[in-house]
Amino acid sequence: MNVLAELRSRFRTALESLDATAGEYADMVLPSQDAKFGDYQANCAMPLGKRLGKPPRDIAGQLVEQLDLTDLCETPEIAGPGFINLKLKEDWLVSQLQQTINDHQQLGIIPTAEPKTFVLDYSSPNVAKPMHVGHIRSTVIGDALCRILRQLGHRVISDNHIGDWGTQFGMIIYGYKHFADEAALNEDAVAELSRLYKLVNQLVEHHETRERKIPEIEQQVVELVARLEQMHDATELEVDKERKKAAKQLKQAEGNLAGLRATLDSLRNKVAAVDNDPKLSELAAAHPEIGTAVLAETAALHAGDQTNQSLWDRFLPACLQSIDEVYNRLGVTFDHSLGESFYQSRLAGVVQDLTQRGLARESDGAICVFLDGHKAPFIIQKKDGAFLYATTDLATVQYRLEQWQPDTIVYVVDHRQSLHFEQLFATVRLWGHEDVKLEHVSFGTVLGEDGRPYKTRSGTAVGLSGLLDEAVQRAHKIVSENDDAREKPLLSAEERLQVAERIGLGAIKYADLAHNRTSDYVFSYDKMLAMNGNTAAYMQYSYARVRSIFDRGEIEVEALRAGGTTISLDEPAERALAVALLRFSEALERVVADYRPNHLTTYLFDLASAYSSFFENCPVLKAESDQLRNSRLLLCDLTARTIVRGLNLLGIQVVERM
RNA sequence: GCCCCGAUAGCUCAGCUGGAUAGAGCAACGGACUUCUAAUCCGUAGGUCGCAGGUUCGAAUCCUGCUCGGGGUGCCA
Repeated sequence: MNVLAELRSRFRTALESLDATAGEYADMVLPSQDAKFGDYQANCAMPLGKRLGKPPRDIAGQLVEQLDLTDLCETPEIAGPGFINLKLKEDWLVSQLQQTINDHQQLGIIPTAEPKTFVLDYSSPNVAKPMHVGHIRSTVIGDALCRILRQLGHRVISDNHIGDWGTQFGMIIYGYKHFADEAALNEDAVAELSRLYKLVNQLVEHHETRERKIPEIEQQVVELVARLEQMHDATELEVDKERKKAAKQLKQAEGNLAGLRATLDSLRNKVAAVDNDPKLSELAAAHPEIGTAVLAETAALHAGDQTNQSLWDRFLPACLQSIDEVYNRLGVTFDHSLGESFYQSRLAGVVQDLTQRGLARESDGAICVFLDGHKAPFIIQKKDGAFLYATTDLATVQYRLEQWQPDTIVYVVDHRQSLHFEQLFATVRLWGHEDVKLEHVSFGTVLGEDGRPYKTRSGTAVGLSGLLDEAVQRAHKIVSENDDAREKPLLSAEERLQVAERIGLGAIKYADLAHNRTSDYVFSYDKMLAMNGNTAAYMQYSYARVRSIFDRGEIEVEALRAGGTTISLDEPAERALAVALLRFSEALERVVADYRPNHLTTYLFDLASAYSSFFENCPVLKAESDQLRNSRLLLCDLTARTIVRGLNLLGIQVVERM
């Protein structure tokens, strides 16, 4: 049962009987901020009173008279300026829980009244380079959204838009042609390809930095220094305001200058690192045009060059397999993995169609879509004829519309690409696709404990598998130490390994999901593996503690569920737990409303807290009577099942003992 | 320059379309283990919600300006 939805629906009826257009205020029924105000509160009397020109408390009174809540709630109370406080009836709570006990499929979750079709685009790694920390958020958030939408009864098509056709592959091809070690390639193709990619990328960067970036910044420094000279003169200004402004600009310019010089230093160090390495500097000298050569290899691939195509055919399976290994470990699956290459044949048609419709035109040799409110155009074909990810994304939208007729396409991609998606969406609209909803579900950067993007000491991105290994290893240490500290250890060596895997992976996923996706978050093993606070480990521990009661008491769960015991909620901790259990649906709806899985983690944490309180205050196996014992066991059972279901919807597994 | 996002307790973060005295966890302090997993629980302390105005019955939340930080910004993805 979605309690909130039910209450809103009852309020809607009452509101409309007061004023035909007042139904919208039903959304102002909310969970109470403070338990002392009851379980839910309605704040609609204030704005409605204002609109009708009547005292809000009178409106509240009329509303309460109109409301039909007798089955659900105690008599509503009017407080303050016109808040209506609602407290759920105990017998209603009991009846709802009672229904949930044998509802294995839905566990009380109400399927949506209006199922929609979603295409979910997430993860989207590049085949050439190993997955790194940056991919984790898209993968984990996307997977959770996929599971939750499905649980609510929506049709979801998950599609991994793999980057298998871009410049990175040109790098691999170039690397293969010039630097390949055939023996290594046969031994471990992915490792060798990754080495080639890194090498070529480094050389390209090297030339790019030396020949373009550094001179550019040097030029900027010169200009800025010149401007600073003039600004010093400006401090003689008479007028206070202007002098203040000039001082501020001076300060900013000085800051900019320092920043530029720091950038310059780091770039020069990078160049020097290659120059000082005899092997690398030799390679760099031998491949002065590597940047354009790589683009040429990419262009040749796109143009159907036989050699490059066959290299692509040869290398791709191994790349995909290594990606799949990560997904298998994470338990993430996709309905489709239609990479960029899949859309190759449609790209020319997309450009042609947009051009013919007069939506795109040539500018400086490139084909561009110019959009209102955007200074920069959306470039769909480069002057050298190559297509871009803008083109592929347009073709992808077209294909998805044809193939699946979705109501919504969701892109789980980091926030740095928001401009791209703004332009993409605007272009899709111009193209005539008005009906489909397009959502960029963006998320922030994963930071290190120093507050800067999470990188290795050498400055490269942290590899994803290493990250998972580290978390699992730390989890194993914690699990072992804890178990060893017991009088009689619970876990076999094998069990410890399995538990560590689930706790470690769960920690990473949960930490990611528990943060509001739009903000950056600081990656910390210690925090994510903590037993206190809003972590996977705490949730898993809560679950294991519930299960231990069933073990200890040798309880047959099926018999218990079929036993027909009436749940009683006399203790405040029991009642609080019951209310928490019934809010599961509500939490899932909130997740879906704005694609924020952290609403579910918050819910689960609140549920686990309510359970802890209950566990502390209400003896279960030693309850005063069999009736009470069974009632509490049922509450335990429902808690355990809700935690499992909730964690599973986040892609996290539980353990029976830890 | 322009555009987007952010700033909440010492630290890491919540805060649902404006609601009652702004909440967690960590760290600090004080309690609770002959007890169903103490990897826990309970309590205390800690905040001019970046700054200044405005909108209104009511603002962390909406509007304007400012400060600071991050990101993006014509042929990478």
